[in-house]
This record gives sequence, structure tokens and C-alpha cells, in this order.
Amino acid sequence: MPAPQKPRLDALTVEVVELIGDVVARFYEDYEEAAGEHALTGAQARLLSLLSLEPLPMRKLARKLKCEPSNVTGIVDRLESRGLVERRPDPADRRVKLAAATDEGLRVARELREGLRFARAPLAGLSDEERLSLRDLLQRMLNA
Amino acid sequence: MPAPQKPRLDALTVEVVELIGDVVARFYEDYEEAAGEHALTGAQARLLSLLSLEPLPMRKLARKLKCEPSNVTGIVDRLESRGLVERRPDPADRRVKLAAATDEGLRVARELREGLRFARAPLAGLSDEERLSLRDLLQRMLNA
DNA sequence: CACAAATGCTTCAGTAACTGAAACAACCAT
DNA sequence: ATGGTTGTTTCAGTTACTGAAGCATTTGTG
Repeated sequence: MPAPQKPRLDALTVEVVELIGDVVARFYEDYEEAAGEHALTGAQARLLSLLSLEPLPMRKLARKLKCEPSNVTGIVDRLESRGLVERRPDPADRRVKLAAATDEGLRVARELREGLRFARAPLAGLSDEERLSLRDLLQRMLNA
Repeated sequence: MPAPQKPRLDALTVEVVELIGDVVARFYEDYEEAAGEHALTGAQARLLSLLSLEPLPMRKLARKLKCEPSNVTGIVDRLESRGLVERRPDPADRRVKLAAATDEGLRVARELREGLRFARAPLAGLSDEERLSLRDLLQRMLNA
């Protein structure tokens, strides 16, 4: 049996990466499902969630969603036609249109947030101490 | 200061959920970017990754990708037209078409896997012991 | 101040991902 | 055999997305 060849990725790392992949898949599924329960697509739900915090200009939405502004136009159009979002003029700059959640939009956004099963259930199996350590590990991953 | 009202979600849980959201976003971005470097869309990359393990019938692909079989037809079409995937008859059932990665497809799938920056870099900041504990916490989350 | 460059949004054309219904072939059970 | 089920594709229709073009407004520069 030859000595191991210093692999690019050791078995443990591979395992953790796969687990993260599983978490990502579960989270995404859950999100899409919660969105679907409100007859929203994933993109619409993400945009609405952003707007539930504060109104945003279209170009900023595009940056947050990592897509072209021309794309945002369509997503906001569809949400607007359902009365969940409205466009307001920006008093400071007449070029800008601020997209803002309507009252109904805020309500749906809240329900959406509360409908995320995965966000609650599986964490329930962890003790406070474990959550702390999970938090620290995730933070360090993200800031690496 | 009033006693806390047993909130639905305590602050720590919320924090962890948000971190998971961040991890999900980073992972997704990274995956899409790696796919883009090979001129693949996310859906194509996911399908090709599945096929890099073993050939699969269309209906099974649909189940793994959680979409309709009619959708898989198109994704496989596009990959096939680029020579990354081929359709083979299933000797056991003449209705079935097995989608299989070509040699070129396997090569691209391997490069894709290796191109996942997020999978490597940030994990590098964790000690083996920390990876073990991260692994255990993630496993418990997923199995809850 | 004038005016050119930059910025913000929309529109348009084109592609990909997706759904659901319909069609067809092959399988399978009675 | 025949009738129901299964696996795939095709089709029509929606959404998400990109990139180019266009229009309006703002901003920076001489």
C-alpha cells in the first residue's frame, strides 16, 4: 500500500463539502416550497423579502439579486400586477424608481418567512451550546 | 424591562439561520460561477454532475432534480448537442433512455468539481477537529 | 452656463428552465 | 388479447435571465 499522495482534498473535507451541498439543497427546496405556497416563484420571493426590509431602487435590487437591471423590471412588474409591490418616484432623483412592498406584500413576506420549515425544525435538535459552536464555525467559513 | 415573551425564534437561532442563508448564497454563487466558466448553466452543471457518477434514465434524473421529465428532455438535448452527454437505450426496457456522460462530459464534470472555490478555501481555515465538529452538527441538522 | 459623459430604468430580441397536457411506444397484469 | 401503467418526447405557455438599444435625468468639466 503506497503512502497517500497528499490529495487536493482530504476525505473529511469532501464529506463536509457534501454536507454543505445537502444543506444548500434542503434550504433551497424549502424556500421554493414556501414561495410556491404563496404562488410566488423563487425569484419573486427573494425580491419581495428584500423589499420587506426597505424600499429599494431597481438598480440596487439588481445588484443584490446579482442579475441585470432589465431582469428586475420584469420581476417587479409581475409582483406589481399582483399588488404586492409598487413603484414610487425617488424624491431625490427623478431617474430612480423605488420599489416598495405594499401592505399586502409585507403580509405575504412575513408569512413566507414563517413558512420556512427548515429554518426552524432542524435547528431544534441542537442545544444552545451546539448552536453557538455552529454559528462560530459558519462565521469563520464565511469570513475566510 | 419586561420578561422576554418566549419568542418563536430566539436571537441565536435567527443568527444561525441567517448564516446558513449566507452559506447557501455563497455556495450557489460559486457553483453558478464554476458552471459559467465551462459555459454551462446551473441546471446543466447539476445534471452533468449526476451523470458523472452513473448513467441514469430520464425519469430518475427528473426525480433527482425535482422537476418534470419534460424539462429534463431539454437540458439533456442541449448537453447532448455539445457532446457532453449521450442517450443510450436501456437493454432491459426499450421505453427507457439512459442519459450518460461522454468522456468529454466526465472531464468537464471533474473540472467543475475542482473549480468550486468555496468548497476549498474557507474550509481551509478550519482545523481537522473543527471540521469534525462541523460535520457532526450538519449531519444532525439534516437528520432532524 | 453648456454640454458631454455617466447613470437609472425600460423595451426588445433571444435563450434557458420550467410546467402541464397530449401523444406514442413499450411494458405488464389479468 | 386488451387495458392500464410507465417512460419519453412534443407542444404551448410562463418566468428568469442576458445584452443591446433607447430615453430621461443627473453630474462633471471646461
